[in-house]
Amino acid sequence: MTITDQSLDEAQAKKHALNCHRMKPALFSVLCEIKEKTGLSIRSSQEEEPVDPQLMRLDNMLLAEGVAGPEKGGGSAAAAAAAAASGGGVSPDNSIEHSDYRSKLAQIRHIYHSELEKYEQACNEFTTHVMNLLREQSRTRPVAPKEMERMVSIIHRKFSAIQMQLKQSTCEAVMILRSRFLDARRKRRNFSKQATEVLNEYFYSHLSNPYPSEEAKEELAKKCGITVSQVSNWFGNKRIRYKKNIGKFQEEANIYAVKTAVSVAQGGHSRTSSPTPPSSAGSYGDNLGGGQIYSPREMRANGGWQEAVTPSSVTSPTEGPGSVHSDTSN
DNA sequence: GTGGATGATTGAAA
DNA sequence: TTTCAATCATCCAC
Repeated sequence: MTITDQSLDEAQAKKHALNCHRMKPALFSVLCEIKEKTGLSIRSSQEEEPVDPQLMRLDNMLLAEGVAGPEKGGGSAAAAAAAAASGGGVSPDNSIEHSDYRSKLAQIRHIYHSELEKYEQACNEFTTHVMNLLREQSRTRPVAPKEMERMVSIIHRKFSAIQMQLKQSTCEAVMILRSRFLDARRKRRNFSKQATEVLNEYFYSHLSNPYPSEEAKEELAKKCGITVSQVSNWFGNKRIRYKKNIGKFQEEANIYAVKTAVSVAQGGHSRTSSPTPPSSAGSYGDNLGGGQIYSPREMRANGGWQEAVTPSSVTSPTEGPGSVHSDTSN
């Protein structure tokens, strides 16, 4: 069946005839009465609903993340918290990652607000449209104001369900971004060549007691542009790996021994010196004094440094350059 | 893609 | 708390 101009004209004519019918007012009032009675039952079942706790959670999270609500100077509480959580780590590209995080968050924020605006606009347009329709219909059938209100609230509910989905996906996006950002911060970065050199110089010049004091660690950290705990980690790793595979490190030890010896001979101070000399017999440059090439026999056979008070007197018949243990880590 | 190197983390021991 | 030892996760040269 097709709608033609003629059929539309006919329908309009019939509508007009009905509106002008002498029985129309009476019929209309009867319909109003019935409507009022049924409307009551509908209204009673459409009591005001409490605020959805899930929606509240989403709203709170979006606010906390800085997506909803006023912009906090280009940053978010989460970003600030994440930056604080880095524990003062002196990752040189931390700030880059941080600004990257903020720009991504700003993107999410922008998308969220533009979508939200679009939904609100669409909701208003649709509500106006429905209201106009109902007003139009009210000329031919009874449409109580309450019914109009109910229709508006239905529309709003539908749109807020859509908004909730938007909020949900925005929250997901923020969570993904956050986890990526945190992962990125945890990414391992090799220390700079210069930093490794400084640490190695200290390590090999204090081979009989490679345990830098707190002050020495701070000094090394400052020189290398890393944190004290990174220095501790480095020395921890170095000690254990050196001990496990002395042979492998001998060449490196010799290189640093020569380096240090040369700088000593030149009377220079290029070597990373400890601000506080080591407490044990292994004093500053202890094994390198006369440009002597390092001998790995300074370590105890048991692999411990703690007891190696007089390195040169301690020899190991079992451990030495030839004794190779592999780092089981790999 | 692979394997070694290396920084970080974790749990136990001192 | 610090260190050791094992392990994880990532980087990087090949």
